[in-house]
Amino acid sequence: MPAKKRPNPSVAAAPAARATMADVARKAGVSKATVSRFLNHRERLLSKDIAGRVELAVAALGYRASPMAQALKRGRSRLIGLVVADVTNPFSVAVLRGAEQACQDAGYLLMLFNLGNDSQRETEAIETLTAYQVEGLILNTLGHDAGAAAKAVRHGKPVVLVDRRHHDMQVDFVSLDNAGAVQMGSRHLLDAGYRELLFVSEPVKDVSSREERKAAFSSFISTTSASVPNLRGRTFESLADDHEGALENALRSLRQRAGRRLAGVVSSNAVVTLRVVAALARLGWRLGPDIGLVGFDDTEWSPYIGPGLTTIAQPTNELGRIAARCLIERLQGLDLPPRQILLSGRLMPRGSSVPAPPAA
Amino acid sequence: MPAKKRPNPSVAAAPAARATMADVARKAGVSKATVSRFLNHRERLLSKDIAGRVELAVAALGYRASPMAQALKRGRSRLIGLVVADVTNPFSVAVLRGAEQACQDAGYLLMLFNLGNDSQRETEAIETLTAYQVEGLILNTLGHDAGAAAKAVRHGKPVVLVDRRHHDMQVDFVSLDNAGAVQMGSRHLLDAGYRELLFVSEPVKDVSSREERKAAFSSFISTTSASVPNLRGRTFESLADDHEGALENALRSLRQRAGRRLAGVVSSNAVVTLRVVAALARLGWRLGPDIGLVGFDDTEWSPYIGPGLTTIAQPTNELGRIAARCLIERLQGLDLPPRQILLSGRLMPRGSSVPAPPAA
DNA sequence: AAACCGTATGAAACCAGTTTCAGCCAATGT
DNA sequence: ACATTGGCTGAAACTGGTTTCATACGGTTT
Repeated sequence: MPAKKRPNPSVAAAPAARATMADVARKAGVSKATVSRFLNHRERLLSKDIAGRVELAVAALGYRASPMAQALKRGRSRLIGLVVADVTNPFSVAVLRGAEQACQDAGYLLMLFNLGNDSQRETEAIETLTAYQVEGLILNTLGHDAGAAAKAVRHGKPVVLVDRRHHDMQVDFVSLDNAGAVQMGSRHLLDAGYRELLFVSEPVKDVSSREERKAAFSSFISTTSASVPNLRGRTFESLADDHEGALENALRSLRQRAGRRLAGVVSSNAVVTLRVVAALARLGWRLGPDIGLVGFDDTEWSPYIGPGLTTIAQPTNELGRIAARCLIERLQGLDLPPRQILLSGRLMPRGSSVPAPPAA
Repeated sequence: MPAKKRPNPSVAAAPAARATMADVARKAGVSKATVSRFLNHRERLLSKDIAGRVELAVAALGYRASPMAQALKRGRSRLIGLVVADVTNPFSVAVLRGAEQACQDAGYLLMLFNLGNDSQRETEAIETLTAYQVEGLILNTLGHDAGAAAKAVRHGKPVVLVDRRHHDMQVDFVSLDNAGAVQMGSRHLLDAGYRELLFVSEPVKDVSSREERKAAFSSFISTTSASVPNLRGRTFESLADDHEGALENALRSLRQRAGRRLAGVVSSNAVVTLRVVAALARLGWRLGPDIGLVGFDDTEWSPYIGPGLTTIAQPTNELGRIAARCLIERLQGLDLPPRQILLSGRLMPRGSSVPAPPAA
């Protein structure tokens, strides 16, 4: 006797497989087509009688359609790929949250790929994700190689870039208004009395947001020093493994240059801010009086470092949400030229940009 | 003339669809079966000649197999589901990183589902993930309802629990040695001279790790107060939206109870630690001299809050890695009774547990 | 009563792979 | 010389859905 397809359930210590559409059809005494119609077009095409039978069978078996099979046939997977440069960066996490929210609301599921700051894996990430038939991609990547992304676009997959743009890719782009934010932060230091400024960033090369921020800083200095003659500014790139104490040296020479003027630092993201804070701790300098600091990214811990860190808060959740929305609009057929959506940052003034301790 | 299946590529402004296995087969002049064999068993079954032709065709078309179709037929998707209570919690992110690493190495892809601390969605998460044919689940969830997870287990899907256990589920469990860690932290405060202790946690109900930590704290107090008569301890549950300043009140009465003894706080995770720090800032109390603090989770910012936060570092990456490894072992057929893997925490002593500022 | 029409349903093809099974052919054994 | 063996290969079935196409049926219309 040939083995039955489904072993006797009473004997089945083996895992009971999920119910399939054929099971439902059999149980309801109808065809698969009918079950499919019931599920997709609701009962508009079916007679009350049959619809009822199918509904019952579905409920009895706890049937849920396999998204895999659906994706295969329909070509649509209800999946959106999110490539993140580094989950360790609070910015990325916040974007993730926002995007997740929006996707959820629209019935999509996010598939996350984290690069761990390894730009080599960008191509791999995009290809893997597209292989899984994601319908679109949200990218917050290092941008070393636009090739894979460009291919995805050519294959008709919508792509949205967050925070980091590829100049040669014409797709939606969502980001902080970096120029404005840098300007705001620098201006704030200036107004607080700091005159010798240093912009500290991770290596700028190939990362558009870093480039933009650095450029905006330089531009701010050259523009403003016309009216504020003793204003000076330089930039510094900080590496993750700073064995040499390069950052500390940079800070030392910053104060040296400052002389009797006040020295201040603009740091380009939370990771760098923490490095600066660590260096200052090693130097034994006080935030605010000894050196001013304004950092990108307002984290939950910012208020409690030293006298409180003055930060430029990015609307991170919004960025993620908007990115996802843009993507979903495209998926729903919106045909517009690529958009650039820039959101403003918000200055959170705290003690690290106050030169004189308030008189007791 | 009937429309061809693939429109003339020179005319195709439409997105060129990804190459399919049939395309490769046609191009190589072989059957799909042969292509499949080439890809899966490498060329062990094929003649040099044919293998070469297929290889060429694959390369020429840039062919990559569709994981969806593979999953459908094989029942294996190379996908592992990770359900995380809250991506905002640095602990979760660290676990995510560790798990990701291990999965990557083993050729699996992580599918992330974030609950955003909403336990209602736990069932939804698990069902969605299993619908996508994930081969196994790593759960770090609120544990309100073990039903969905139990169902997954019955369906033969391996499950690994991280940090939070379901007592009625017999599966692998990976976690910090909570009892030991609490003991270590409390003992440290005691040794530093603190005598009136307060354990601050998020609501304990239904979250095993919180329950364990709280219980361990109470147990430490009652055990140790035998030999240290003036040792006292209480516990407090802190809510996310503490309009009433309940936490501040708890801290005030803590110091009141302490009288001339030193008061210290053990906080049960990074989120709570930050709340305590915030409350202390509002109260204007200094960490260390005015009140001791030992917190779970060693974050990058811990050293820079006030005099530095003394923390209990969890081997978070390890936890994630090990969880993933356990799961993968099960997927590869390992048949062992459920394991419990407890990793030790490490105390990172810093200023927040030093009562007297070091004499200058 | 025959022709007509629209709706409800099922059979079968299809998505992109894997796997079984059978066939072919060359090499070997007797 | 002929049966046997074994390695390669392709046709076809199968995974779990969706969709097209054909058909049966009930009710009008002429």
